[in-house]
Amino acid sequence: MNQFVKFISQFISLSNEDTIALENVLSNKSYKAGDKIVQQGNICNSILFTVSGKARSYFVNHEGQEFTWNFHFNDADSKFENYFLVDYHSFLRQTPSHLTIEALEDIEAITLSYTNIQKIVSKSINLEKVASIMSATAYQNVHKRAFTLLTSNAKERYLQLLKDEPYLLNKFQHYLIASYLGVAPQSLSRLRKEISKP
Amino acid sequence: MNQFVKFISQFISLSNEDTIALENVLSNKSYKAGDKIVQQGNICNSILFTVSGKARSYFVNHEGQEFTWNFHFNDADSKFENYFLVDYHSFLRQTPSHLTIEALEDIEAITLSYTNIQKIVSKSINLEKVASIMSATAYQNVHKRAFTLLTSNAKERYLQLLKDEPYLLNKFQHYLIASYLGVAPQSLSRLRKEISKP
DNA sequence: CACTTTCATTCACATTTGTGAAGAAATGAA
DNA sequence: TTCATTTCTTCACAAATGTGAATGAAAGTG
Repeated sequence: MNQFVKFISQFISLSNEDTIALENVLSNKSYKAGDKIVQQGNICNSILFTVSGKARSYFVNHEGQEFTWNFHFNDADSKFENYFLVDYHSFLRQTPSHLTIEALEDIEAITLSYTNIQKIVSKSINLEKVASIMSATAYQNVHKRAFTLLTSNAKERYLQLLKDEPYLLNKFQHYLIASYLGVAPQSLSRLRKEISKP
Repeated sequence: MNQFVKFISQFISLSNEDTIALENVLSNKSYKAGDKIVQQGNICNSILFTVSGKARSYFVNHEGQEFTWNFHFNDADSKFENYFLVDYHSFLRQTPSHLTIEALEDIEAITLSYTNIQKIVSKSINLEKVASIMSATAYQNVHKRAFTLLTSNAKERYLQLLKDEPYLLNKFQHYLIASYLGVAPQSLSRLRKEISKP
């Protein structure tokens, strides 16, 4: 069974017709390490479900600095949002993306385009829940992110990462983690030292 | 005409039936300055549209510190989100609120309950757009908030506020603005001094 | 009006975080 | 393996931000 369909069926019950309708609009896509899967400024017109490989999403400010928004991969540790290669904001509103998503390794993915999701949503009421779950999740995550950034300092943010998603430290380079936390790599290093031996 | 209906009809075209259906489920509610309109930990079960008065939403961390999430008021300067007294996250998912919303002045508001919105949404497809616009807007705002906090320092955040919503400085006390920006009141004061005479 | 309370500002100093440079460690390529 | 490249850590110092106390301005109250 298609991995994406399997994933979705954890959250909503799909009839046979739904499953078939869904599978019919899905296709496979692969990217090479270094490829830009989504480009800042372009409209993100499909949702990609990661099957294998790692990616990261980030934005670049006017000075050219990169800020990691999230990490993308598919394994036992993955959270909902980690599976998807998409700028929700851009996808849902069909506006230019703020994010760039870059393959850190070769990527295998399953793709569902904006036009295709429209088709199946209009046919099958059940599938509306997919979009609803995804946007609710996206909202929840971004809310938590804003909350954390507003209320916590660098050390607290790192401790929260250690608690909530410690596996990221093994999967991704520390300078990417640092930019995810909103600190300089050297500062992250200092925090790690400080915390390891109190 | 009901102010809330008027507001909504800027965004979606309401048939006469829709308008009547909507007006039937709306009611007026007032609060005294200091009242808690939404309480952190409680489920937020209605959307309130501000007619007059000012409020702010904030969360309190484990140490009792307050962080201002947003400001709420209705006048020429108001942005979409400023009109509404609601924790979207709590409202949409019917989960405990992260926010407390407190009346800073006496408040007149129009209320639309969760159960009532369900009723009219099922009757009138058109009104589905209300929820969709509101949640998309909420998402957009929280996204921008997270983005700004991740990528900008205190000075840049203050300059952005000066650019995007300078009227807040006249409407709300500076220590509240400071907590909205995520800085100490003294630091905001220092930034203001620094920026006023370069 | 005088009195009290709240808020904004300022200052000195502490703490946190950033920065550039250097070297150590890890990784990848031949 | 060896060599080159990348990443991580460490350090010294700089810049940004927090903190507590003091002051004065503004607003509210009688």
